[in-house]
Amino acid sequence: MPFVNEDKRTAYATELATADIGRRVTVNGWCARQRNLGSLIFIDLRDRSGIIQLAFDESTDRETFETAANVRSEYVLTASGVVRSRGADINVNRPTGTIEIAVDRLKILCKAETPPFFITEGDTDVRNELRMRYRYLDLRRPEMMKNIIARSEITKLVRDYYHEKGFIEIETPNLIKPTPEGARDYLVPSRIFPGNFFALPQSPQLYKQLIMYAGFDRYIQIARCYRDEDLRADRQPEFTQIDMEMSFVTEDDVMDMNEGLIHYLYKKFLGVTLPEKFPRIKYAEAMERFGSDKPDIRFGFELCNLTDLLKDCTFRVFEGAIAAGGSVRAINVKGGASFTRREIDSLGEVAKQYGAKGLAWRKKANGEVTSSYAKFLSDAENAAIDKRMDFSEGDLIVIVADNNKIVFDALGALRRECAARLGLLRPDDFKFLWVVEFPLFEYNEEDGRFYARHHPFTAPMEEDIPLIKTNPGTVRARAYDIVLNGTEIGGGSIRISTPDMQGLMFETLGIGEEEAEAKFGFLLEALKYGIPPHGGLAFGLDRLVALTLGYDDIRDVIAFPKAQNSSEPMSRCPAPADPQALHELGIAVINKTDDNEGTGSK
RNA sequence: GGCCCGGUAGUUCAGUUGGUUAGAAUGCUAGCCUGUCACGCUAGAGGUCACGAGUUCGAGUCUCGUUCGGGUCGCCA
Repeated sequence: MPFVNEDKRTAYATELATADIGRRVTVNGWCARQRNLGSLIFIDLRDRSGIIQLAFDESTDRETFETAANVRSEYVLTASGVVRSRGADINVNRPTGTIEIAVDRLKILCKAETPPFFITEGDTDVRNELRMRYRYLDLRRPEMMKNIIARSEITKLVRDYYHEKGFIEIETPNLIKPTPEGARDYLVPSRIFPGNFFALPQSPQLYKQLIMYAGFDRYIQIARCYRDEDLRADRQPEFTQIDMEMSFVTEDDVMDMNEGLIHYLYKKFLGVTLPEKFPRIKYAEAMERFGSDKPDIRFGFELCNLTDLLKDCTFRVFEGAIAAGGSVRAINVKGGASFTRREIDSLGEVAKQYGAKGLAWRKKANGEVTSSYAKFLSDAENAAIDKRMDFSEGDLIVIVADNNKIVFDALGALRRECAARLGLLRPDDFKFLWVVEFPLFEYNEEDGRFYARHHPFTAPMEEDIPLIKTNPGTVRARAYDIVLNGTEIGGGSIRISTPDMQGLMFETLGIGEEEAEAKFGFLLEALKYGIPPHGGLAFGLDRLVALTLGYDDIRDVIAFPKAQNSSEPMSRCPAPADPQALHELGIAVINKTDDNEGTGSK
């Protein structure tokens, strides 16, 4: 049926209220449910705002009633009528539960097949595969619609904030030079230069620095970024950054500015007033206390070093770790004594995922102490551990002994796992913090060289500059991450702003002059022409929105996300390219077999 | 690339030690029903047990492979 002027909506469903009783309105939307009582029909009409009940009475309007009788789930409707009270028959579960529209004009604008899953008002239990395959139906669910609309609102607030602060929004290119280090690039072949490729940006990093070189002083962009790496619940190959950069600043200025953004967002969007200052802790302290550079500080269970107490220990597991230069550390899981033997064993499995060979434990439940390790230690050693760990009723001590990386990784993960099992991870408890003074370099055992931990344009801390030549592993960076409830939601740094320092950086990373010239020549050249001190930060918008709304899967706030193998199950891509197109690009596909035709043909 | 979990009506699931015709709820279709709101009642239709091979007298169930989805380690400067 054609859509004509008098079919047009005069109100969204949930805009209607008791104040509108007696008013004639037109609504547009989908049939969420139809209830046929014989000579009365009720239809729940859903639009992006929510649901309003349409009422039809056979005795007063037979023709309209018969149209309503033919309506099925997900039919697209336009309905006109007068808003009236439901009297005593109200639905307390709905904002519009006291009113309904007595419809005298109903048009089926479009019929629909029965959808593969029901468009639920609340949580869905439909498996992911189907939701992704029919994402446009999944997005009809009020929950998803709410999330996507919330994302839009948050994005607008972000823009408002930075614009108020004098930031200039600048778009940077999406077809850029492939980057030599870091994550895998998505490549785009060039037709004009066969055999040559653009890369899709992993971030606008170099361009925003050049924007500072140019003198724009304050830049912001909501930037789409791409990384060809395996995805996770909090990681998509295609994601969005709130990217910002400032000139004539120190790291405190950048952190203050962005802390201000978070305050502004939480106030305006959630009505939540966050603590005035987020804690700022050093990387080394974060590792020491939480075993993680992105600690979740909603709960305790801090790490405790027991190495000094066990110097003369003869328990082979502890002894071996200490002798090899590692450490023995523990957490005290308050309330963890309630875990069963089986549950503690499964904690051991968690530890193993992070390279630990297992874990040692000791618990006190109902006055009874049980332990996996006590018999291997002296009474004095056991007593010393109990004292340092403040071991008391209801506690579970978990110990991991190994090299420091494994100990930190395993205990950091166990800390969070135990908190999750004890129900301590409340999604509406927002604990932000900054982690600062990251190491500038990271040594890679495999190829025996240093890599930039953040990126090779990060400035070292002034007092550590002399160490770059003597002991690079100890140099700290002017870098900072912002962490929310155990997830890194943003990070940035003060950048290098002289050619000499940039040269030293490349040298330390084992990038020769020739190589540096080939890869970053334009940047090195630009650095000669008057560069302001500058730095910035990028937030993961998807993560920020997800966590703010109480989700830990960013797919819940992305309209059309990728599946775990980076494919897109709805449109079925990636897909094989047209042979003619490949020919024009000068590309030959090798090892192509019948069962390797992308996701499209399966 | 490694490890783990899963795939049974449209959907969500159950399915015993390997045993005859694979069930439930919901959805769908039809009939009845004047105040429902997860309407109710009655009846009906609906299955390549993901795919392939193997073991077996016999496989939804056991084995192997493949595939799809999810988690995770590696990876993500």
